[in-house]
Amino acid sequence: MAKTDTKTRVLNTAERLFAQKGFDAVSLRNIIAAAKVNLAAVHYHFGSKQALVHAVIARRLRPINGERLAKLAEIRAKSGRRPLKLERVLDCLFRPLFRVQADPKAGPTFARLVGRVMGERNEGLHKFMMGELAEVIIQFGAALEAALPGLTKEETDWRSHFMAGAMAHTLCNADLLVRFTGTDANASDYESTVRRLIDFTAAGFRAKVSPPTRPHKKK
Amino acid sequence: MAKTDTKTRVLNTAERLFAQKGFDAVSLRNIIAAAKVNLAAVHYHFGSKQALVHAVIARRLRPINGERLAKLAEIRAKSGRRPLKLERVLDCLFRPLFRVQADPKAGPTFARLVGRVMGERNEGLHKFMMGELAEVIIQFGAALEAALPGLTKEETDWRSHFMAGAMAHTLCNADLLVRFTGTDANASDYESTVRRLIDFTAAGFRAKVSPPTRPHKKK
DNA sequence: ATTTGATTCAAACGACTGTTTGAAACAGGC
DNA sequence: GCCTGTTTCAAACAGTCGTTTGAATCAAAT
Repeated sequence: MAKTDTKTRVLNTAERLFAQKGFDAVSLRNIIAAAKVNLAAVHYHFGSKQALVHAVIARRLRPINGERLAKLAEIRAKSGRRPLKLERVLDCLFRPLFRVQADPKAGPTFARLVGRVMGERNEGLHKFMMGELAEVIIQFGAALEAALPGLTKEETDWRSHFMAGAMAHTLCNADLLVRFTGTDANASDYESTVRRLIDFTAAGFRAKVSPPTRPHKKK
Repeated sequence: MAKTDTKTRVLNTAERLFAQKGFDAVSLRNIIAAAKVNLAAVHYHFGSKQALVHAVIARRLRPINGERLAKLAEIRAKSGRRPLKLERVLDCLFRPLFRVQADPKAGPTFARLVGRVMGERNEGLHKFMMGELAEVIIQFGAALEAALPGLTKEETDWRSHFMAGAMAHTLCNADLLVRFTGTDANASDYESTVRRLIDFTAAGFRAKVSPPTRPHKKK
């Protein structure tokens, strides 16, 4: 088989370096040197650095989001008239993403990249991500509300946000988790990560809402 | 009173710009232009850009961490032989940080900056942050374990990590929360944020641990 | 072999970057 | 006023940056 084509080499290398060091810290020259291609190839194939960033993200995220939505549609079809089970909804959201982490080719680099993107405030990228995630937000938002009928939309949205943070942080720091938590490598497969994250976030979603004026120790 | 001294002006401006755009995307010339100081002043007062970054973070984070540890020591003293209450521990951790958000001077910029730092993978910065957070991690780690006697250290550590993610994401995106969650501005004070975050994370910490091999729908 | 479009190339443009340097200005003590 | 240390200044260094350009090379069809 022929060696990887130029475009793919740029994408793979950019993905790795962006994940390692961040979008702004990695220049096109860093990428082309590592990918052994010509600088102008980036502009030929992608048009700009910004467009390269979007392409790097989209090529992985689209299939993941597609799978998320398909899984959600599936559990919806199977549940019929019964309410959706929260853990199932969360599983549909987390699993496709964390499974990428287990892929030896993409592995830790893409997961970390997604985690990083979620904290990014670059306007162009933010707008792009909102576009990519629009349908997921709508569908999973509705599914979470359906799975949590006793919770107001406002509380559901806040807790969705906390959940997103927990998920992003986990993606971003997958390699640190082993060291930090003292977890041994065998136990650290993505299945157990998904399970743990579901345990934590499902409980969080179901938490009793505290009254607004919370008494606290006054110093 | 005399106008703000050069050093402080640099710190304030850097804080604001770093929070807005990130560390790598903001150059020293961006900072000095906005602060109306001379480029060499940065090197005179701080030595390097990296050192400026550290200084920006440390000047706010140190007092916050100091307050966290003091609050923790206080609730420890008050609880005597009784076990620490989880919500109290979490309050000690979150409140000092989220209260900065309510400060009209520092306000959203520092909170966002801390949120951003927590996802940062720059080696120098990461090492610096580990140093700044070492005592907090040790003390709160122990406190959480004491507050959750039925949970293994491994699970506590995983859940601590999820909690950190939820906290960071909330800090990083405070301004988006209003828009995203549909929360009206009045309800969006830091007290309610802290309360909500405690509700969610406390429940997550207390969640029942699922058995390792979780049956799931196989496609 | 020629034509055509696709792809890659090296050089260049116009900017920007963090760091350094020696001089000038400032501020306080004597 | 002089001395000393502190602080600010403008210029410069040696790079680096994303984008552009016209030419060369490649590849496929005729």
